Amino acid sequence: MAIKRENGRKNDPQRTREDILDVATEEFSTYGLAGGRVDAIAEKTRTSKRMIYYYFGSKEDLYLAVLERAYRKIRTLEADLQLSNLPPEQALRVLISTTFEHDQANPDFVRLVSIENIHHASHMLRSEEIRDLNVSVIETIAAILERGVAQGVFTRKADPLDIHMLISAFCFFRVSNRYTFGTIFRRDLSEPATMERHKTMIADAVIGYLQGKAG
Amino acid sequence: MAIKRENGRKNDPQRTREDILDVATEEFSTYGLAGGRVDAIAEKTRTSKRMIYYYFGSKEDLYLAVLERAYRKIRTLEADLQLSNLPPEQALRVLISTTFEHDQANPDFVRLVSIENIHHASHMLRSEEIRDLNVSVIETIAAILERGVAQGVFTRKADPLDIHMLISAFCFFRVSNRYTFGTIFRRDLSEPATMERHKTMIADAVIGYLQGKAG
DNA sequence: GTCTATATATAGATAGAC
DNA sequence: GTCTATCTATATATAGAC
Repeated sequence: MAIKRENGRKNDPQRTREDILDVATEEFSTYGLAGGRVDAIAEKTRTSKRMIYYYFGSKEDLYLAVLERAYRKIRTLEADLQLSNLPPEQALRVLISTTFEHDQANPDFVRLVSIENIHHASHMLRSEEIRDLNVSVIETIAAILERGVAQGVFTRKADPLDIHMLISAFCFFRVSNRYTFGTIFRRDLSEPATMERHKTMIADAVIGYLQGKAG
Repeated sequence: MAIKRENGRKNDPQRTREDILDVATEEFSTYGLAGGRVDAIAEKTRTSKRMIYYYFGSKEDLYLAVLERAYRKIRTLEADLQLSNLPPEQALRVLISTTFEHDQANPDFVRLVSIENIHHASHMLRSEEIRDLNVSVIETIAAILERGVAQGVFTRKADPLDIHMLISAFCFFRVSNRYTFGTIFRRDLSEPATMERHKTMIADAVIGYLQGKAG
């Protein structure tokens, strides 16, 4: 008895899901998990609150879906880099540049990770998908460091994970803490000149460290 | 008509306030501002919920009081350092060491700052006390860098605020992001050996940067 | 799959006695 | 200054028709 609509704009579950995730990403990223409101998400969606529970079951599961999608995006980004053909120092500079620009361009992602840390990464822990992630970056860095040491351009044998941390910390902090930092020091960290200076600084610091005397 | 108690454990407003702030610090630091519960704070306090509102007016104002007290603590710490008599490189290493150990020892503070960033630093903005803070660190770093350049041990003329950021970012990130980092890479960042390695690394990286070729 | 209306719980804030 | 009891708003989650 049900009449099926034949036009192109018929029910599109996949699109509805994506729409909800888009809105939820902004809501949670802005107000946090506890501070985010399902009602607010529903209002900004082209669908209803009922559908949110229909698709995602609960607020927490919706949040997890948001987090998973955010992480999925970076994996694709990093996998696309072709660094093995470049000289070690240049390869590292490209990788640092990419991380820097990614965090700068994706404050939502940075905020979601901050929020997840407030919650002791308990949701991430439930997600196999996220846990398996990011490991490839370490392998990429490890390969670059090995080549660099072999060629003699890097004199220090460093732990790839430590180097990843040194890079991530700076790129992430600039975005995650820009509000308190900006308030205390009255400086806008997103100004082009400041950004360029910072990007060069972290690259120089990392390269400089690897070219220092071996510990 | 009221009978005044004469024993030592009579009403002690100052102590009650501090008690509330202690408990509230842990609650907000653990669950965030939106996630923290006034009821939960009241239960863990030796006083009642009514008193929390009597002293602090609202949940948000209590949170601000917590934040202000947390920031007040560091100021004292940094002011106590006597760095002007040390050689520039050593002075910087002491400062970095101090920052590193402070963040490591005060995860509550780190979490409160993260939370405040989630809220766009809006509470901090209302507090003159906090806004005037931390500026002394920049002066300290500026003096060290000037001496270093004058003596020729630092070849690069760097912005003191940039250097502060390079140091803070690493020390802060290690603590703020330890849960997501630990989950993804299965490493405990608080192990003594790891801590020592990281502390040396960030110092070497900063010093190395300052001794690099001038931009 | 989608809607409106509603149940149910909970949390921030307050009343008012002592 | 301190207590117990309570008001009121709001938020997550669900019912049930279509």
